[in-house]
Amino acid sequence: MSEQKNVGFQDIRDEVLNRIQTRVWPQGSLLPTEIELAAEFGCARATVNRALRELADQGIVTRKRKGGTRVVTTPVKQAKLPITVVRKTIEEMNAQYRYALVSRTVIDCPAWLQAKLGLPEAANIVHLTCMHQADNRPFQFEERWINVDAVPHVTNEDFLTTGPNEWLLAEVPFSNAEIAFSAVPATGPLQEFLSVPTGTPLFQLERTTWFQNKPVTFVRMTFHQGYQMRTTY
Amino acid sequence: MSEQKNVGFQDIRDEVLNRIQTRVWPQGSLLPTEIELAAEFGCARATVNRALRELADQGIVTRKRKGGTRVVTTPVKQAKLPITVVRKTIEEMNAQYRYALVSRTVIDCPAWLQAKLGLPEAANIVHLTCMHQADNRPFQFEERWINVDAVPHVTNEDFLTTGPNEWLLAEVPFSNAEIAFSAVPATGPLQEFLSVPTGTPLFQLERTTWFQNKPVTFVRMTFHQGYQMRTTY
DNA sequence: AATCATATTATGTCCAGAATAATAGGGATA
DNA sequence: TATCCCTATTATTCTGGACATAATATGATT
Repeated sequence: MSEQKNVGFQDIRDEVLNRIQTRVWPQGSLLPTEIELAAEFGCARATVNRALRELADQGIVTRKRKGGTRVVTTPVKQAKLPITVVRKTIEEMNAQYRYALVSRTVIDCPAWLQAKLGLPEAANIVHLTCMHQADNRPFQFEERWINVDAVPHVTNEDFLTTGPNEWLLAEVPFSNAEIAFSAVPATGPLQEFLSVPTGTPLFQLERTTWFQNKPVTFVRMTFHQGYQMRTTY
Repeated sequence: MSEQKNVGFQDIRDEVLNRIQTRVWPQGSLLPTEIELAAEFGCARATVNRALRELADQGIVTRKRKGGTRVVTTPVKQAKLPITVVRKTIEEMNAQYRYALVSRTVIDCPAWLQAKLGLPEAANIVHLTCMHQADNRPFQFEERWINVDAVPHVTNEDFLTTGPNEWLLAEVPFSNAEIAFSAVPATGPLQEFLSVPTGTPLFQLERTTWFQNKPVTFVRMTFHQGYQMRTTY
């Protein structure tokens, strides 16, 4: 009987990956051509192509026309960390989320921010500070600057019940961003709002966001003492 | 004359993305079917499929059989941060890289590490501490534990000239990992090797690595004062 | 020896057709 | 009303073919 099981592109992808991991095809070596692999697996070349393209997307192999498909020598792993709103982070911990607006002012864009956003001239900025609490304990202190020019009706929003985080995500859903992580000492409002002694090491995330090459917002999020940001690859 | 330019899948992807960004197809709405889109763009359905699949991979839309293709309501951005060896990080800054082994011992696996790696029983561990310098200034202090069972000939390696980072990458190139970022105070060897006062906030990266479900290594990398890890999305 | 044109080759992209799998929605049934 | 089942719809995947494109190798010319 022995039914010939049809191979899918996933089977091919997995088998090729396996051969790479077990050094059948060692690092830096050239794989057989798509035609040869298609013959071996008994499928169309397009199927092999699909499989190899996925491996190329993952950075396992590199492909060049005429050059063939090659196992990369030093794979560059990419840790993917999902950027989500604080509320969800807290809710996923099964903790009670609470948001509070601390201050809201409209200001002229300070010089340092103008440089950071790449703004050619002075602009109106909505400046916000807010607190996010988990089970009534400080979780994250957020300081945010929003470019009024990019999101005009931000001036109508009071941010009393919804954080700027979520508001902007709904308003400007598809944007680009630059992110920087660092460790900073607790000073001024940080130590106050996060209830820690002066100088306590705190995890901080700064993010500048653009939409269609127009600067939208800069945010500085500082987390409670001992916070760990986790991910896998 | 007006030559009809052939549309590629990239054109379709870009056009669809554009319509989503400009709210022609607002968040949560249902896109036309592949057949309809193929008719509109004058191409085969496979081409539309390729385009939509890419958008789905990017998390812009979700696709379900029968359910159709839908614009996601709250796009979950994924910041991709390339994990590379310290040497390359430093060399990309056009700084001189210098590596030094601080200590190397073979120990029985301590209980906390056994738990972290999920090891069922006691095991041999190679414990290393090393320093990475950029232009003769402290850059990163690395403390590493390697599971001898997973990489037996680690016992033959003295790590005098090559860091365990690079050695392992060549040895176990395709692995999975869990990563945690945090801010810690400088204490003990940290303040000493990184030349900072006690309690200075330092950026720290912890990583546990598996290969084929076998724990390989745990590493704690602590960076110099003021270090920022950067990425985009 | 150096340069240029040409042929070769492997991947990239596309097409039209078909079979498959999941599921939403409607209708029949309890 | 609630539950189950059928069916139409839609995305998913594969096929086998075709042409396009980029990089390399080869050969001819200078």
